[in-house]
Amino acid sequence: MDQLSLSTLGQHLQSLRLARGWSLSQLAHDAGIAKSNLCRLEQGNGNPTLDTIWRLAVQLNVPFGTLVAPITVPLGEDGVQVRLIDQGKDTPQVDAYWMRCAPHTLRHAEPHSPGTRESLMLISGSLEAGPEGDTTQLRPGDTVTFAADQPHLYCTQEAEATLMMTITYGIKGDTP
Amino acid sequence: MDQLSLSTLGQHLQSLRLARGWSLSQLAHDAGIAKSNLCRLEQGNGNPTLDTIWRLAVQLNVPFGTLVAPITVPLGEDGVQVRLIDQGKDTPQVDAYWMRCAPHTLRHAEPHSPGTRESLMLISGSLEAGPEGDTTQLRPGDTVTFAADQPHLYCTQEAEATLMMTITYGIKGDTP
DNA sequence: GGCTAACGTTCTTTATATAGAACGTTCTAT
DNA sequence: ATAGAACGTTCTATATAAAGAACGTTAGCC
Repeated sequence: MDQLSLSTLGQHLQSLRLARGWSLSQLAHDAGIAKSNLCRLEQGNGNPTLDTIWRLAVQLNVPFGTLVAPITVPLGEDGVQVRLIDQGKDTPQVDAYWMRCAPHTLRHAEPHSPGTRESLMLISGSLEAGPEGDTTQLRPGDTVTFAADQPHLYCTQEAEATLMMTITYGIKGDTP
Repeated sequence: MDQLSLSTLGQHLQSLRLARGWSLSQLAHDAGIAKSNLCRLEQGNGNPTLDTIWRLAVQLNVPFGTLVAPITVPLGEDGVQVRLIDQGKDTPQVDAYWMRCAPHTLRHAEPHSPGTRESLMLISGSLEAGPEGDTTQLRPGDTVTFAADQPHLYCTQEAEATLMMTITYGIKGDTP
């Protein structure tokens, strides 16, 4: 998900419009944009303004990203996708992540600084995770917390896994 | 979701950038756009091009619509903000939320369907939460899981609280 | 045939989003 | 104290997105 493809936007726009049996002129009028503008967009040229995309999305009644989003979900090379949700401002420092592991993934993670702990909440799929040699099998809704200052791993089987994770960093000089 | 609000985009951009500890110049450079452009956007003026939004979304590593959609929904004006992060597709159904409670908030929640459970992970601040009469005091990094098919509450004192939450809905006919 | 209406396209003009330079400010270091 | 670097902001010039008019095409209809 690096490069923006203009043509896919055009294809999406056109297919959504035709699926509703609307003419180009009609949609342009209802959305409040010039039909020359919409024409250009459907042809794959053009770099619409947020306002334009918004009007079209509202008129077509599709969630915003649908017009642009590529069909396939991009994953990292190792089959793991991580997204930072939030960061705490207190001590201890807490980072909150959303994470997805592709099927048949085995990811080894290096130890974090002493005293660091991780907590997982499985949203969907199935996941085995924890310190090496002491892993836990998780099903949707399950949670687990373990010490992350030692080698640990995340492992999926047939199903992909989606989860939320918090990392609580150990305080310097506060190592048990 | 009718009117496009430019200022919310600016606020989202800025909060996402600050959450990562990045400077405006840095983000603009990494995203490949002029910092004057980003400055104007964060100020709430401006109607960015799809290309610009795309570059920012990629750099901030957030799904496309996140920058624009008013994902932060005030639940009443009781000082509680809730944001849907993800939804599971398995059984049991799991919803993942990000949540923020203002200082001096006492929120009573109605029971969910039988067998429903909630798990909380505190990111920052301090929070007391759980079934009424059996609450737990949480500090950053702490987690707690409790039955949510009974009245429960979330309560802050001097500090505001930021947390992640999963709700695991009870399966019909699977009530203990 | 000729007339009308709607379609999608391609012009021209205008508004404005973007890039880059210049600015004042706040640090740090010498 | 002075130089330097980085920050966020505000200029100016240019590229271009958007609007509206004009176009060729097709289809129906008297």
